[in-house]
Amino acid sequence: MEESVKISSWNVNSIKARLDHVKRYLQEQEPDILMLQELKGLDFPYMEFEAIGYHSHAVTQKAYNGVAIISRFPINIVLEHLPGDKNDEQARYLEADISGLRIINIYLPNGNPAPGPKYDYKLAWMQRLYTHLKSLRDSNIPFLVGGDFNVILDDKDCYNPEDWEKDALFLPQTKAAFRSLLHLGLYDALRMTSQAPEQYTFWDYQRGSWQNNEGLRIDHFLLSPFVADMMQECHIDTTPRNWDKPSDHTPISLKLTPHPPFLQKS
DNA sequence: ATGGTCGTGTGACGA
Repeated sequence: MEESVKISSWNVNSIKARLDHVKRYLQEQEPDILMLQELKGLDFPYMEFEAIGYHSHAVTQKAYNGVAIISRFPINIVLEHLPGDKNDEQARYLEADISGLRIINIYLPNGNPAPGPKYDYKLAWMQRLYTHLKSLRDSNIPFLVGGDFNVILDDKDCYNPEDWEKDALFLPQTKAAFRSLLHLGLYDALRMTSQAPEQYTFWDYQRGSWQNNEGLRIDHFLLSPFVADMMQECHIDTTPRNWDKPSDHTPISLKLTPHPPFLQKS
């Protein structure tokens, strides 16, 4: 029996509205580390997760954004904001050392409508992310970035590419900025195991998108080379999108083989 | 072409 550490990421579209979903997911799927996005409120229910054996840490703001890490291992916080803009108050970034591995949880700006100030903010945020990840790479720190990237990489990652041509998630500049992250030597975890189309992580609440499987692949894991070599598998779990009152996103998960001194379960 | 759905916090706004 091979030991492994399971890491999942899920945009829950409000932790208050989805607390029971998150607890059910922890019970049924037993991730060791769960990264959450779009908490949508100041409060975070730390005690709820402590009661079932998880550490947790959240970066929140009123009404919008918000990210958290829930973990079986202790969480050592490294950063609560993406470097590069001291005036950026938005709760979109959390970086931590967990059992020796650098874990980065992001909620990358949506950027619509494009062009406009929201799209400028998205592109600037991606440039800041590039600069920061490059510094980690150049310091030889193994890391994993997970979360809602709000980037559709390829035609096969959306149901009707022509409809998305002018969208901030699919514009050439957006894809180029994402690919520049890959050019740092990072791996798109899902694409290490499958090239299949329609591996969606998001379905809009409107127009019966879920029923018609009109989704998007916008939640991703990027792995530095050392972590990529630890990866056993990566998949998208669509079952929570079918639960009552679901989030519009569903979790993506991967399994890593612990590699001393990283991710030892003791 | 338009409207269609959620969540926050209670009026728009973001997605």
